Amino acid sequence: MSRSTGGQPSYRPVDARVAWPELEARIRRTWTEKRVYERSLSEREGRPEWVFYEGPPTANGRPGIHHVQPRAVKDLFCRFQTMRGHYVHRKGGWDCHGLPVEVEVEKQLGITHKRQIEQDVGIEEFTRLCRESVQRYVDDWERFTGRLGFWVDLDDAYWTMSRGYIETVWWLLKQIWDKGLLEEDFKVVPYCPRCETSLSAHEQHQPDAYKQVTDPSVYVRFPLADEPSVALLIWTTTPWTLLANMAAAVGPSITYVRVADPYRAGHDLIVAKERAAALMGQEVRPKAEMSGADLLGRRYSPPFAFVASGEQGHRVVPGDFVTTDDGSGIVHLAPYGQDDMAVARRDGLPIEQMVDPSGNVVERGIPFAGMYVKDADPRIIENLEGRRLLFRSEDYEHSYPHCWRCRTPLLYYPRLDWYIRTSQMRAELQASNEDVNWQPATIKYGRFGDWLANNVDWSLSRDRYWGTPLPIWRCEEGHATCVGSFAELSELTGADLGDFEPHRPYVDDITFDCPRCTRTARRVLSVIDGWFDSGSMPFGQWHYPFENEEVFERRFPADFISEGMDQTRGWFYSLLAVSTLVRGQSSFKNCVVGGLMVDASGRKMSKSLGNVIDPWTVFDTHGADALRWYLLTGGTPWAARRISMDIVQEALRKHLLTLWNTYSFWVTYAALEGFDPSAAPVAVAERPEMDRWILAELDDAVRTMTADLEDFDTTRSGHRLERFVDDLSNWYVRRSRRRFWRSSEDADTRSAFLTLWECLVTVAKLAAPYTPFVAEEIFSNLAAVDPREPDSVHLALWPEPDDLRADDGLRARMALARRLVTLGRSARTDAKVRVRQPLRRALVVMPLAEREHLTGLERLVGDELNVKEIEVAHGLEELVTYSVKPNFKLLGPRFGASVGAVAGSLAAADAAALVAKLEGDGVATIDVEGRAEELKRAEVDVRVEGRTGFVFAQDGPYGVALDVALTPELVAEGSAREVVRAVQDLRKAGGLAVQDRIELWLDAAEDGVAAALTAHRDGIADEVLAASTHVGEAPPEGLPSAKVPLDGGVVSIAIARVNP
RNA sequence: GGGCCCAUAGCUCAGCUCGGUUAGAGCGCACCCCUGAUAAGGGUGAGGUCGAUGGUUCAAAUCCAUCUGGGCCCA
Repeated sequence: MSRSTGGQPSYRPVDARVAWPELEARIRRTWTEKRVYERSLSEREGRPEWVFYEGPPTANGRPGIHHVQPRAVKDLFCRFQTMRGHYVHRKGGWDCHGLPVEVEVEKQLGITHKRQIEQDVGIEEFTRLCRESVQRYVDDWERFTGRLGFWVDLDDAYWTMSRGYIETVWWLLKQIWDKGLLEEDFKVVPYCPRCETSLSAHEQHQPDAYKQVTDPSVYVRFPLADEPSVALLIWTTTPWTLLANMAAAVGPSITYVRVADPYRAGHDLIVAKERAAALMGQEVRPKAEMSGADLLGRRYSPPFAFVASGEQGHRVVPGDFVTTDDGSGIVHLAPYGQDDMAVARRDGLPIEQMVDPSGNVVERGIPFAGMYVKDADPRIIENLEGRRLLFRSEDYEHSYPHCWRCRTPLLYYPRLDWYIRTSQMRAELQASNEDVNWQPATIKYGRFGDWLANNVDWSLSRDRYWGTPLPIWRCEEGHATCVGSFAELSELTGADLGDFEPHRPYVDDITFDCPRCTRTARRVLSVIDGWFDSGSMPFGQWHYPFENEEVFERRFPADFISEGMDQTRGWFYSLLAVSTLVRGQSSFKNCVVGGLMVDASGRKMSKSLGNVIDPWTVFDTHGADALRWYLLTGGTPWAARRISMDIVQEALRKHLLTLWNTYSFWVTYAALEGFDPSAAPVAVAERPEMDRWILAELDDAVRTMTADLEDFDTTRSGHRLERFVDDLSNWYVRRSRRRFWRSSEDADTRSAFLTLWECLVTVAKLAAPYTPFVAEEIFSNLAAVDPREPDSVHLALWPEPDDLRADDGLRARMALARRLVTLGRSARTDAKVRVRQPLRRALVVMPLAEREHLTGLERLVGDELNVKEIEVAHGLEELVTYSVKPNFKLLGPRFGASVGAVAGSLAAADAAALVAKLEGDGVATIDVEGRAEELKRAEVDVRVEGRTGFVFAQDGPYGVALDVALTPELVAEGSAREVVRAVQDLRKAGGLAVQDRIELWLDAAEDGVAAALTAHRDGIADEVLAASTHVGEAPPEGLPSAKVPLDGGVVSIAIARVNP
C-alpha cells in the first residue's frame, strides 16, 4: 500500500483468482494489527449513540449455520450506523445458566436422574462443572464470531452467571416483588418428570417441542350411584389421570341423550347428542334427551377408589370448556389440567396427588404403584376392562409437547411455584409493543401481539441447581422476604458476606432471622428461569443500579436488536417483559426478525436427516463474505432460508467475482499507467457521457441504499448494490476498456481511471456492512492514495448523495441506448452476421419525442453493434408496420369504461397515418362512440413490427434495422479484425505480457486478402503492439504462428517478441 | 382447530407497498458471439393460464374474499 508521496503510487497486485478464505484471514490480521474495531469506536467518541443490544447466545454447544444470519444482520446494521457517524457500542454477552447446561453436564457425568446430582455428585461439584462447561464453548463462539467478521466486544462481554449480573437480577426481582407481582401459587404447569422441574410457557413453546405421538384414547363408563345400569361415558387420552378422578364435567347448555349400551345388554349410556352417532353408530335411538343442566349434581361411582368422594367429589359439575368436537361431551376431571383445577377450586373438589415428582404412581396406588404413568396406562386399561368399565380403547395420534432439552413427554402437574403476574400487566406489555418497530411488521400484531394478548403468568421458579438463585427467604412461619442486593443480604444476616458466591449450594447456607417474627429464614431452594436472566441484560450488562447508572440511562432503550423468529416468545418476550415490569417501557425500538435455516430442498436441518451444513465448511470453501452476502440479500430475510454450498457459490460468482474482476481490472491498468487519482481532478461536468452516466447510477445507488438501510431492509439495498456492480462491470467497463490501456495520459483516460476509481471506492463503502472483508481489500488498496480517506473502510463515513453526479435524464438516455443495442444484437443474430464484420449502418425507429435522447449516444450504440452509422429512420413505412394502443394509465382515468372503445377505434384506424399525425402535430383526432376525441402523443402506445424480408428487431415503439450490404472496404475491415484477434491469441498463448512489443509477419496468397492486409497494416500493427510488420513475407522458422481462415482466403501469421 | 408467512419459468428468487394491457433476473438447457477483465464475459432463444376460484375495477401477478398446498408458531 502506498501514500501519494510525490512519486508514482503503487498498488498491491491483484490476482484475478482469489482465495477468499486466505484473503479474509489477511484482512482479519490487518484489523487486529491496526486495532480497527477499537478505532471504529474511539473515533466516534462524542458522536450520537446508536444503541445495540446483543442477545446472549447460550454458550452450550458449538455454533451452527443457523447462527450466521442473526449475527450477520446485527453486524450489518452496526457497521452501517457506525459509518453513518454514530457511536455504536457493541457489548457481547453470554447466556450461562439454565437447564441446557445442566443436561450437558449430566450427559458428561453419565447420570440420568436428578436425584443422582444431590446424592452422588453433590451440588457444589455439579455447579462447578456447569461453570466449566459454559467456559468450554465460549472459545468456539469467539472463533466463529471472528471468522464471520461480526464485530462485537467479547473481551468486555457480560456473563449472566457473574456476581454483578446476578445482583442486578435480584434487584429487578425485588422491584417486581415490591409491586406485588411476584407470588407463589398452586398451578398446573407443564412439567418434565426427567428434569423434575416445571417449564415456563416460552420454554414449552420452543421449536421442536411438539411432536406427533400416539396415545391411548379410551372411553370409560362412570355408572351413576343411584342408577347403576346407567353410566356417564367419558373420554380421555391419559388413562393414568383416572387414578385421581375428582368429578365429571358437562356443558350445561349441551344436549345429552340416554342410549342403549351396545356392548352391555340392559345398560344405558349418557353422551352428548352430537357425539352419539359417532360413538354408537348411525342407527342409534335415543331413549331420552336432557340438557347438561339436568345432569348437574348427580353422583357416580369413581373408576378407582384412591380419592375419597367427600361432600363434593364424584359428581357432575358444569364446565364451560366442555365441547362436542371430539370425545363424548363429558369430561373427566383430575388435578392434571388447568381447567380441572379451576373447577376444583371453585367447587371444593377433592385433590389427591397420585403421581410423584418423577412421574411414577405413588405408593398407595396399588396395583400400579411405582410405575411410570405412561407405562401404567395399558395396565389401567386392562384393569378397567376387567371391571367392565371400559367402553372402547383405541390409538390416538396427536401432537404433544415434549421437554425441549431432553425430549421427555411433558406431564401437566399441579405444583406450587413462583410466578410473575404478567397477565395483570397485559395492557402495559401491549403498550410497550406499540413502541416497537418490527421487521417484518406482521410480527407486531401477529405472532408477538397474539402472544401478549393471551399472556399467561410467567412461571419463574425451577427446582434445579445451575441458575440465578431465587432471592426469597422464608421462615418457619411462612413469612417471605425478597432480597434485592448483596448488601441487603449482609444487613439481614448481620455479617458482612464479602464476595460471597451467590450460586447454589453456597447461597443456600445463608440464613437470617425473619424480620417479622425473628425465626430463622432459609432461602427457598429454587433457581429462576434462564429467560429472565437474558431478558434482564439491558440492566445486568451494566450491573445497574449498583454502578454505571449514567451509562445505563444513556443506552436504554436499544435502537436495535435482532434475532431469529424462534426468539419471539423467548428473548424478545423476556426482554420486553422485564423492562416493562420495571421501567414501564420496551427496551428496544427496532427489532429485525430472521427466518429459519433450511436445506436446499426446504427441509429443516437436523442431525437425523444428515443435512446439517457446518458453517466452517462454507467459510473454508467460499468465505464468510459469500455466506454473508447470500444470507443478507438472497430471498426474504424472515422467510425460511434455503442454504447449500451451491447456493453460496452462486452468490459468490454472481456478485463478488464480478466486483473482484472490475477491481482487478482497474488495478492492473492503473499499475501499468502509474495512475494517481489524487493528482489532477477532473470535474464531473467535464467528463464524457459514459462517465457521467455511471456516476449518476452510483449516486442513485447511494440514495436508495441509504433509505433502505435506514428502514432496516437489507434485501432491497443489497439488490441495488448488485445491480450497480453489474452495470459497472458489464456496461461501463466493457464499453470503456480501451480508454484504460495504451492511451497517453490525456483527459479522457484520466477521466476513465478517475471515474472507475471513484465508483470502486464508493462501492467498497456501500459493500462494507455486507461483505466487510472484500470491501476492506478494495478500499485499502485503492483509497490509500487519497489522504482524505481513513486507512480502513470501516472507519470511513457512509457516502453522501451528490447533486453534481445525479442525472436521471442521462440514466434514462443510457437505458434507451442499451435497449437499442439489445435490438441490434438481436437483428445481427437473425442476420447471421458476426460482430467482427463491420456493417454500414443501422436504422433506428423510435418515437419522435425521444429522438434527441439518442443524441451523443449514436457512437456508443454504433461501436457496440460494430456499425458505421446509426440513423434515425424517417418514412420507413416500407420497413415497418405500426400498431397503436391506448396508454391505459393515462386514458383509463380519462375515458373510464369507454377506454375499450378508444382501443377499438385506434385498432381500426390507419396506423401509419395516425402515427405520422401524432409525431408531426403531437395530437390526432379519433372517433370514440360517435364523439370526436383528441388524443395527445403521450396518450397512446405505438408499437412497430418489422415487415418480412428485413433484418429487423423490435420492442414496443423501438426498432432497429441493419443494413447488411457489404462493400469490399467493409469486408477488408472485417478481415483485419479477424487478423488482430488471431494475433492477440498468439500473444496470449505465447505468454507475452500486455505491454510487450512484437515483430509481426502476415502473408496471404489471395489478392483480395492481401490487399486488405496492406490497407489495414498500420491499424493492425497499432492494435497488437507490433514494432515492425512484414506483409507478404515468409516468417523465419520456429516462431509462434497460425493460419486464419477468412471468407476470401487464408492469412498466415507469425509473431516474435521484440527484446526491449 | 387458531394466528402468521409463503406460493411467479425445470430450479432459486425479484416485481405486489401505490392496479395500467409486453411479468423480469440468475442457475440450468439450446444455439451463438466475444476475447489482453480471460480457469472470465456477452448475446439470442425455448421455457409462465403469476397456486385455484370468485369479487371489486374500464383494467388484477398486484386490491378483497374463499379455498388448496407448503412452512412456522400455537392449541
